[in-house]
Amino acid sequence: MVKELDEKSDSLPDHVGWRLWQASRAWQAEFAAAMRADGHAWFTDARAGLLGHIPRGGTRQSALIERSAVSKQAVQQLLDGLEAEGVIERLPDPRDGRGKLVRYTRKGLDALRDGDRIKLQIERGYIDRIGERRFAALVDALRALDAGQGDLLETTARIRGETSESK
Amino acid sequence: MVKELDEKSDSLPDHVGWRLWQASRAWQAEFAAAMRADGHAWFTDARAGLLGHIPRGGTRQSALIERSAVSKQAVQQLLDGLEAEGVIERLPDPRDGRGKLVRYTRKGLDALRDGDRIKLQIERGYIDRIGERRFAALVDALRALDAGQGDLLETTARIRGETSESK
DNA sequence: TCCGTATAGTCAAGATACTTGACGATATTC
DNA sequence: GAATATCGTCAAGTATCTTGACTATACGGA
Repeated sequence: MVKELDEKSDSLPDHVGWRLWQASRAWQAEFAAAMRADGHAWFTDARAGLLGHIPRGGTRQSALIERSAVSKQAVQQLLDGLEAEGVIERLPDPRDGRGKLVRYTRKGLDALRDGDRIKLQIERGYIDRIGERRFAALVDALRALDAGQGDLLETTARIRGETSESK
Repeated sequence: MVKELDEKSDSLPDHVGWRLWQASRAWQAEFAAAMRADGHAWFTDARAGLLGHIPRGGTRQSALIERSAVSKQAVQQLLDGLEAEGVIERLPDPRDGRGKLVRYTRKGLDALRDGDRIKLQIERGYIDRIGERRFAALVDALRALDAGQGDLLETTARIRGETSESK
């Protein structure tokens, strides 16, 4: 139980990226645990990442592909899983024979509702921990950061190599 | 190119967790791209997550396992990869015949140095985007959040189910 | 109207990053 | 010394992503 070397003092990271990563992981772990405790056993981080891009009113699968920062095949596989779990369903798009509409099932909407509640609970916990002022500053800074950036999509699209140079 | 439905207006997420996640992903994507551009082709997010827990002076593999929020087998596999890449090396622990010491090779230390530089560049970019004041508030809030929490490890350890109830 | 091309989605195969389970070797404790 | 715990490894399986190849539908002219 005795720490023989005080490695804590030896340059473990403390920069924005690391902090953001830790904070993000902590939030996700807390949220996912609460969701599963609420009976949504199908909930995973990867699925959450995708669901975040599906508005309550539904969307086209192709729109989803544009927004999320992964390949269309990845989106498809995640949707396959969510569909199998009964969280979302896919319908043919009446306006485009090629397209599919993705929308929530009752089960999915229930999960969203629970998610909203949990989200607020976590926020309350954060405010308790760091104070309302700091919390507001945090959100403000994150929003500014997001707005100031061409956002993740461009970056990843660029990295991935412009599927179609629609110049 | 015409947006037929204005889905933007339909409840896409805007809460701390989502913002943190997006910000974290953006940071990592930027960092990883810069690292690879600098010749560290072996660099991946998962490896970065582990390296962040290895102090420059090295550490015991078991200490690494305690700190990182994944299973010991995952840590091992990541170390296997890093060792194969020549980034770290493992030596027997002279003080405990069971243990192994993990430390950086020259190549690893070079990568850390480059990483530090890139990290500062990214920070500079952030400050340009949102201003020094907001940036300071961001870091301050993240630090407070981290300090206020029993941190990620307890949570994940609890979730995973207490390998050994060392009561 | 028909043809070329772009777009939406699917199928298949493989890589990476994890997981749990089982195990051998060394320490520790009594 | 013997029971027990810890450290690391080996093996096998799962989730999440990737690239490549393909089908079906839509669209924009000649």
